Amino acid sequence: MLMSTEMDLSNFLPYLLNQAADAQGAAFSPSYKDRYGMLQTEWRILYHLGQYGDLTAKQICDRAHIHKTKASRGVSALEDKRFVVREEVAKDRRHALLSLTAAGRTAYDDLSMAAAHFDRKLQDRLGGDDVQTLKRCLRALMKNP
Amino acid sequence: MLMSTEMDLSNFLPYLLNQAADAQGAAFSPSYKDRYGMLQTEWRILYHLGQYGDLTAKQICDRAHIHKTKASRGVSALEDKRFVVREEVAKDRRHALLSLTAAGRTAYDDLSMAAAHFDRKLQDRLGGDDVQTLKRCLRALMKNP
DNA sequence: CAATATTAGTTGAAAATGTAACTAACAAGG
DNA sequence: CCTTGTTAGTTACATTTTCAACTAATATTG
Repeated sequence: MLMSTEMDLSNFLPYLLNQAADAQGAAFSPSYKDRYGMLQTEWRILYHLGQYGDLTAKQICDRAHIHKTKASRGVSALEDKRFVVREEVAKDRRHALLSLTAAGRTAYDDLSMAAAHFDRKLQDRLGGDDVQTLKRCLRALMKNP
Repeated sequence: MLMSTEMDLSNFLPYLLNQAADAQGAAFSPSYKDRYGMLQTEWRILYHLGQYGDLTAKQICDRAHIHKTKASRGVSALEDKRFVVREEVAKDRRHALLSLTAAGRTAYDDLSMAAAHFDRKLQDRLGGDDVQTLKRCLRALMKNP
């Protein structure tokens, strides 16, 4: 039945990537969802601010590959939660520099710790060598040809 | 700035998986989207029917890890496109066996070929050994602990 | 410096997804 | 049989995402 030109879907990389990403994403999401009511985009924005310091929405979009509308709504949600404040840049008033509040910093510390812990468990499960290779491949696949 | 308990997001596996899956998914999606107006779920259902023969919606859900509401809507969409027909099973009228029409088969042949081609290019890009390891890891990560 | 183009970010409507409640068919225990 | 439970699948509704159009600020160009 299987012709040579066909392929097993369970071997199709986009499919495997998607399934693995879904499974692991679902496994981690309770950390930010249950405890802080955040969506993935919000967690990602929080993370970028916590790790790289104050950024504009545009910078976050570029770094995290988040679309500007998603980012805009994510930032608003984080403001509503009092995790982020925005400050206009005098030099160019189109931008607004985003920074974490004390509460935002606390949430960031907590979640980045949880993330590190989650990642460590995964490393243990897969083994160090494989994880090295895996991450190298994933990084290559992130940037499309 | 970076404390030992923190971690670089660009090293966080769920993040890497997500980005890689998004990038590769976006790279392949035009194949089914532009030419057949299908969504990812529809393509996945079509694929399962083409590859494994007639199945019920439930069987597809289980194999492809698609939620039943998503599958229900995907099947309806494929029926509207005249790619799939459903036939009641006399023995148990809760199930309906789904099968491809001739047009559905044609689309399947076309797309599975495109998928094979896409995958081959990725393999070339990453190298055979890495792809072996990558797929093994992804399969392990699909099934959550 | 006026006209036009870009850029950052927002907003509204449409599409898609997720959740929960529902129907219809079958199964099992009494 | 007849309640109760389970299963396959659908539908309604809320949430989220996407797309396109928009505003406001700056940059560019003639």
